[in-house]
Amino acid sequence: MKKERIVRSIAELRALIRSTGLRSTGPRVAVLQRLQQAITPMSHAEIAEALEPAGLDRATLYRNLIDLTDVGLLSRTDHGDHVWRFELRDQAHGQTEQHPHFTCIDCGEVECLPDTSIEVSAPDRTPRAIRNNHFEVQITGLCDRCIT
Amino acid sequence: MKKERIVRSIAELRALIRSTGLRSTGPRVAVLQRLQQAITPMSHAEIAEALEPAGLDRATLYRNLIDLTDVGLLSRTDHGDHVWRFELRDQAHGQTEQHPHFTCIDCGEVECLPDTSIEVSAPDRTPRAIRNNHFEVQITGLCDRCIT
DNA sequence: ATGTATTTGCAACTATATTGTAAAAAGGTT
DNA sequence: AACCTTTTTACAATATAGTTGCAAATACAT
Repeated sequence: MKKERIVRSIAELRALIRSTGLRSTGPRVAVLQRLQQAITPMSHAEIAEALEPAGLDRATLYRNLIDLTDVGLLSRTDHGDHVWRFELRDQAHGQTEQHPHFTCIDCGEVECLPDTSIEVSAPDRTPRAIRNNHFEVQITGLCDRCIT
Repeated sequence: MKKERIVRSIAELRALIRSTGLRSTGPRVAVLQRLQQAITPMSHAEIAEALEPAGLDRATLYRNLIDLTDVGLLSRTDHGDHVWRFELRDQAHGQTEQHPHFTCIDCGEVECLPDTSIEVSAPDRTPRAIRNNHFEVQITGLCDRCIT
């Protein structure tokens, strides 16, 4: 279950963006570059702060996060705390790499869980998406640090 | 795993509210009354619309949903689509009745899953909350109707 | 019935997210 | 390289969701 971190060069990121039909622009490369260093999904605010030096527009960032999500480079999820978080979809595995996330309802910290940790049984009436393994799992609770 | 729907009279709801230390008011009874008819968690907007005839204030509704959640009568969750949803906690079982929810990423419909359908294994490094069974599970995907 | 603390209803406000648009940039074509 | 068309940016304006302040109204204990 070991996962290798793929770090792409700027040229590779540009090619990746173009391969989706989108144009390769500074803000888009910056977003992908930042997200490929992230160890957990990042919120719009976190990404904006990280790219502060680049001084890029909030609305542009929103639009890019959505565009990159639409073409499948990112995934956008809400982990139960009402914050959108974006994550680079790992192209290395040829497709979406699913793994459950654990989000602390107190401090908001997100933790990626090994995808072996959840077993979803699919009785008769569960949605087909579950039986077909097309779903995402979010778990919320108090993290070890907040549990006190 | 069959769950009986408990329908409380207005007097019972008033007593229930008072038992938490909160005062029994019109808006609060209305909220509980509406939620005990709900078959899935409801958003603030949905509840507001349902109680439209009562003409109650948006801010009051927000405050009441939070207050009722704080005292444990409701649970407030985000099912992955960035909408807060509120659900009556079933007092019949003496405590929180946990069950996973499935939310359609397309139409937003929420479905309650039997709590047998998810098995979360807890290897060494998973958060303690998971090992202690104090967590909520949200699953997102396309519902049968939106899967086309 | 009365008095005090809670709650309501209204308005103002904050934060988050989206949309309009002129100007700038991307990238294909010549 | 210069040109052209479409996409994208950056700024502002706008929407949407949720919160806060406060005077008046209400709940409920005495």
